[in-house]
This record gives sequence, structure tokens and C-alpha cells, in this order.
Amino acid sequence: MSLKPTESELEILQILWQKNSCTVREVNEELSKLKQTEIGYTTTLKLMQLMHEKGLVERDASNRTHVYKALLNQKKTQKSLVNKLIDTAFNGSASQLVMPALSDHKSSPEELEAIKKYLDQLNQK
Amino acid sequence: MSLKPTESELEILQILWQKNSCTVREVNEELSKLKQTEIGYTTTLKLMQLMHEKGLVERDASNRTHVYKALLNQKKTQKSLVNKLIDTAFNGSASQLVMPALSDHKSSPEELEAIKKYLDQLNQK
DNA sequence: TTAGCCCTACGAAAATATTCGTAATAGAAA
DNA sequence: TTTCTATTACGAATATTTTCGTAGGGCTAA
Repeated sequence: MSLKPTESELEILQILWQKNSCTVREVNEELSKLKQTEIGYTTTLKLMQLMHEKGLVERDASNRTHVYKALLNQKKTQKSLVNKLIDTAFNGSASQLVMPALSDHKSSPEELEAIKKYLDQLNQK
Repeated sequence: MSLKPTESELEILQILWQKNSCTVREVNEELSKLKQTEIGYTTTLKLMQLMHEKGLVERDASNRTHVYKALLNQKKTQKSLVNKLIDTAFNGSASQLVMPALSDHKSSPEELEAIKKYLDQLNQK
């Protein structure tokens, strides 16, 4: 099934992944910080309710203030996003995506080393 | 300014980049092939007209059948897409994006080699 | 010339996504 | 208890994106 989150939903998932679990209030504050502008509380609430209906998140409603958790697996979601990007913007060539990605986002030597190891591993198969 | 193309616009840009220049008909056929379903001709036409208004493409209207070209630079656009993805879904870590990207999209040994060379180059700086 | 086809322009419907106001109410505070 | 505050539920307005129908007209083949 793999429901695809919208732009806004992805931002919320991002926060949930990072903090593990959150109230609407917390997410709303994070979002406002992120976007540099005050976002209506009920806007965030509504989004998270929709995500709940869609099965993107679960929530503990045993207390009045509900606590949300992401249900979508972070790694899987990332993979599908990357794959989509590769297909729609890079003609299916992963390496074409990889190089510009590395060029802009200054990665540490350690990170680069890790990638290299990873490449060797792939090569051996 | 850097106008951000929508999902559909990106698909069209992709085709324009690949073929250099296209008529609406050509794009429409490519899109239909891509999406595995017939897309209304005027749907594609309208999208490309909107893209023209937005300045995403230029067109040669000297003949009845207009010929379109992308105005957005491919590499720049790709970079900004990748950067956005890294920020919104990968917590700003490029290497976290790179590895899953390579794992799924089976890259040829040549491609992998190219990436490795690229990494070495980055390392030397 | 006329019929048929293909093209553009344009408006508007449909589908999606985002934002927010209002009402109800639980729980805390006075 | 009464009041105040925070929270959920829900409907609806807005905004954005996608899709398509129709009209007008040029071009070509018969």
C-alpha cells in the first residue's frame, strides 16, 4: 500500500521520527520554528488527525492530550522518496544524484570514508 | 527567484531536458508512456502553457506547432531538489541519502567507480 | 472548395492540500 | 462551584494542482 505523505505530512513525520513521540502542541511549535512563522494550532491538529485517518501515525488517546507516533518507517520512506526523485529528476541514474548531493552538503571525511566502504561492499557482490 | 516546479511540471521538464526541445504532442506521448495511461492532450498543453507563463520554459511560436525548451537549468534544479530532500527527510545528512540511493538503484560497476573517483577528489581538498 | 484533422487558447470542473474558525468539554485554578 | 485554559472534533473556506471540454482557426488531401 505505501501511502505517500504530502509535503506537510512529511515535515510532521520528520519531527515525529526525530522525537519519537509528540503532542500536537510540540509538533506545532517545531513547525512554527522551522517555518519561521506562527502556524495555527488547529492547522497542525487537523493535519495530524488526517494523518491518523490515513494510517500514517498512531496515537495514544488515553489521556486528553493525545500523543502521536509515526507509523511509517523512516528508512523505507526515505528510500521511496529518493527513488522517486531519481526516477523523476535524474533519469534513473543514482550516481547522477549522488554526486551533486555530496558536492553541496559538506560531508565530513568520516562520512566520505563510510560511503567509500559502502561502495566497495557493493562492488564485491 | 527560483520558481519551484510542481510534480507534473518536473516530469515535463525531465522530458524537455532529455530531448532538448519538444512539441506538446511529443511530451504528451512521453508522459502517457511514462504513466502507463493515456493523458488528455489538452492536459499536457495546459500544463506547458502554465509553465510558459511562469517562465519555466520558452517556446518558439513562429510555426503553428510550438516548440518548447526548458529554461530552468537541469543541474541547478536537481541540486535544489536534492538539497530540499536532504533537509526535509534526512536531517541534513547527505551521506544518509546517498547510501540508500545506491542500494536500491542497481548501479553499474562503472558508475560506482565514477563515484569513488569523485569521493577521492573531494577528500584531497 | 470542403471535410477532416490537429493545433492553440481559454475557462472551468475536479481533485488535492492547507488553513483556520467554532463548538464542546475536560481539567486546573481560583 | 465557577471560571479560565488547553485540547479535540469537525466543518468549511482557501489555495493549489491537475484534468479536460469546447471554440476557433490553419493546413492538407480529396
